Amino acid sequence: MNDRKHHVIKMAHQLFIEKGFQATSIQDILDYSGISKGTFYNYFSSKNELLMALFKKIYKQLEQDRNELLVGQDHADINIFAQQMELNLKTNRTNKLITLFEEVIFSNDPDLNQFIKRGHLMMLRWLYQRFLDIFGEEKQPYLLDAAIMFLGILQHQLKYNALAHGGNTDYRRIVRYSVKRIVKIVEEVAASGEQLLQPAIMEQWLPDNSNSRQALQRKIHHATLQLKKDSNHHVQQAKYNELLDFLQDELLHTKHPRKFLIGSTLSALESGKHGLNKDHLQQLKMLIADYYKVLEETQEQ
Amino acid sequence: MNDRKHHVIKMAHQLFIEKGFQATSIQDILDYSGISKGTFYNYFSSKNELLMALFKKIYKQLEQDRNELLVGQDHADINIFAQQMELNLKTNRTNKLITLFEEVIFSNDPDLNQFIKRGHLMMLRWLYQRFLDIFGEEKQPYLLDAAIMFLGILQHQLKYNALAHGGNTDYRRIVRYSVKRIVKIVEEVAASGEQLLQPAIMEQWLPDNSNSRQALQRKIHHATLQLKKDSNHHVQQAKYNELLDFLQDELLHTKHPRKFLIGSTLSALESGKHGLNKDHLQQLKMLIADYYKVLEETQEQ
DNA sequence: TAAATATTAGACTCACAGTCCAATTTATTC
DNA sequence: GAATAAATTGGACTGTGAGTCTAATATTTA
Repeated sequence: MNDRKHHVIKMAHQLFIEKGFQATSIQDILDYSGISKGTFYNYFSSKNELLMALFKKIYKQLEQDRNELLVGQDHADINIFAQQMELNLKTNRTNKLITLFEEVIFSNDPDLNQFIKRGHLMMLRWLYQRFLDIFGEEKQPYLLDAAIMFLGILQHQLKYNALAHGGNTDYRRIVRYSVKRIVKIVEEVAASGEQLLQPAIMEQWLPDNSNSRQALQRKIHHATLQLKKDSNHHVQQAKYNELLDFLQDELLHTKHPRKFLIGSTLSALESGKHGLNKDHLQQLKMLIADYYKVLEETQEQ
Repeated sequence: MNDRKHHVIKMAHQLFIEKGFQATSIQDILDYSGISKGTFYNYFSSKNELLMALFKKIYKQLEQDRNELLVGQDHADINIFAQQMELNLKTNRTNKLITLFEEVIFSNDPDLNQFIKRGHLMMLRWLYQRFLDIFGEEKQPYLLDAAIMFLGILQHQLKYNALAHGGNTDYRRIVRYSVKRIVKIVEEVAASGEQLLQPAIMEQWLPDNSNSRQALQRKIHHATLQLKKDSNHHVQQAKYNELLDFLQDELLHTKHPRKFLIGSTLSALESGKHGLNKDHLQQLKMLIADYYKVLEETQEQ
């Protein structure tokens, strides 16, 4: 995507924040970003498409920031999760995302509707997977329901708290409150055994695309965890852990992971007699190769 | 409101259900309902205003049906509440209300926005008051939060269950599920003492208008309850209860309560030596007078 | 430098909301 | 039942904004 196009998106975003999406005409965008109508329609086939490009851009950033919070942290730590949610809300606020979303929550444009639905589902899946990290596999059957309820509680509380407190809503407080509730709900619902939706349905909603960037990141994370376990009580455990941490950090939280560093780290892990489990290490290497492939494909666009 | 106007609303509603609100042009409505543009703008100042009239009509009906479910029932019975919620959802479905709402959840028309916001708040207040009936005064500080969370859980579960099951979503099941959750949540949140919003804030949101029809209905209900308590162990308790039940039914659940019946019932209650508490009876009579005033005002429109 | 490509400005079409008004129909009053 | 008042009609007219198209101009690439 070229610079000019980016610039248009940026300017349009400013206008959307100022006067709302619907109230901003294409002419406004042309004037404000200094391009001609012809160029605009060369970039985007409609205002809706511009909006989608904007959403994509913001969410890409959000996903990255959100993952950074997980670096070297315990994925099961619910406080990290709470921080991620807060980040989410902050992004929403600074970008006026909620309002923008609401303005187009139902439009006549099937593409846009599809896009938004997909966005919601991706959020839901992310929540579900984080809940798996946090509550563990044994709660799995209840975690899609829980993700749905969590979203409902959080969003409704946000809405009415914003109504009560205006711009200075205490996000932190609302997130903590909602998290506490959902913890109890998961407990309770697991005890009662009631379920509304089976998590498996998500694969129908979002065809898994098991080689997606996200999926690979998860797999790499788990492979690393496995290797760390393998090295337990090993004489060089500390060294291995350090190497593995570095590997993960460089891979998952850098825009352009440096291949040579990854390569040398991997050889370091392979060296040493009585080293790590060969199969597991091999698996990790293959995942990393796949990950590179995906990265390159994404970069091309 | 004249018949013709009603007819237009009805035809427009059909069009909205078929092709959606936004996709229906005013010209469509004119053609379909066989009136001229001039007349349309004589009735409504815009398509939005027509929509508001439609919402009002539907909700008036809903409120009535909803109240009928309470006739002679224990207000604290949570099953009645569940039935009311189911009714709510059924109305939503047959009228495609949810979709209609979503289409205009954020518009450029401040009037419409205001109207919708008010609708949401009225729903919330109703829920809160029902929760007061059900969970009792001692849980009061947590019941606004609970109403918000209940709405969030229910609406989100509905949304994703509809996605999973299409048109044949089992409303009953989802309502029961959500009700069970909220019961536990209220328990838990009361135990922990955590509160986000104080119920008092609702008076800022919806200036109370303490003589509104709804408010009076509640007061009458409570006054009747009080009188029933007074007559406890009284020799004629059964007769008094019957009279009071009749009074309430005729007053609150009939379109045009028959004054002479109310009058004679009241005298019957007043007669009998060692009768009911005079003050409480007097209070009820005044409430009934107020109620009549409001009814007449409403009728005029 | 020539050819390919991107960009421009603005005229044009189309659809729809909303205004206005003179002519006609329908309802009300005496 | 005639006179008056009120409601309704139909269509012309204005305005706005989306989206198309094109000939002219500028920029990039080979």
